[in-house]
Amino acid sequence: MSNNSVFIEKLRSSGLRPTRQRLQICKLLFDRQNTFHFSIQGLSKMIVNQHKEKKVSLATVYNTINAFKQKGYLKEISINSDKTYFDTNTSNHHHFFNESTNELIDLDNSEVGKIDIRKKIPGKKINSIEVIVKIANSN
Amino acid sequence: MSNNSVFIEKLRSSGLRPTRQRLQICKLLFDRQNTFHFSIQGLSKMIVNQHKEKKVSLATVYNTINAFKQKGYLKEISINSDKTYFDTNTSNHHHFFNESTNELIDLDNSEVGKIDIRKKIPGKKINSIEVIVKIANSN
DNA sequence: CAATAATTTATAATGATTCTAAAGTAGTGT
DNA sequence: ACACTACTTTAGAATCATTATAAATTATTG
Repeated sequence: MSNNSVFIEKLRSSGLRPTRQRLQICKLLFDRQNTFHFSIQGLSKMIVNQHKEKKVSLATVYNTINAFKQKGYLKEISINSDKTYFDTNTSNHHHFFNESTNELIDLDNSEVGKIDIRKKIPGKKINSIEVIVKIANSN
Repeated sequence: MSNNSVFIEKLRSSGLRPTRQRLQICKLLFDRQNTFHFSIQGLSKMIVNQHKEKKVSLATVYNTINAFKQKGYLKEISINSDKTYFDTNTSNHHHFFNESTNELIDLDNSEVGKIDIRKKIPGKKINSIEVIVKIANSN
């Protein structure tokens, strides 16, 4: 059980007041050993499953996650059109996507060789480089 | 003006009968010098703008594009959650995404150094490796 | 503790995509 | 050319994710 003040600070720095609902979301997202991937729907189900506290409306989940995303406390991962995933691992890294199971697996920056982009676009700078490695059962 | 028989074959091999609507879509997609990126909504507007022939319903556009995607005549590109793009360039390549303008630019395979994935997932094989380079104005 | 501004919530609105069922069209055999 | 069958098209309905709304609730500040 990590310190609430960490979460309160995370919320404040994202421009949000700490409320029961937002703190519950923080606990689910950040009070854990390993980073993880989730969808809004999945996160919402996790909240319902806890059912220790009262429910949190979908709108609040969206608002909170979007604020965290903007602040950089969460990363959005786009794999295919039909699902939006978020990642509590905000470090510079990439992903495997298992097309058989729709599962995401982290691919550390150190596990990918330097990516050499040889084409320059005049007047533009590179914001980020994202690699998605799609995998499937090898039979 | 390219030969219709090419389009008819493309449709047939995708499991679709050649119809006026589908041929019109083929012309827009494949009867051009350079490959290009489009969204369903954008393609639909292109069809309306031609207004030489009768309109094509959205459902037909979706059906046809999905069949081409499955057959591999089109590639789907996932950049962010709110837009699905397609690419008539089905060769192995990557993309720049201009976050200021929401514009996609091809990044040829030859313009990216070899991508070295050092992590192996047991029992899985790599289907594809996709690189997205997000760019913006460099001020 | 009261006043104010932010928040939560259920529900409505929106937008993309898929489904449906009736009307239209292509392919096949004659 | 004709008719039959199966596939298509279409408008509109249905669905799903996400965002907007507006009234009731709650946090903050003095």
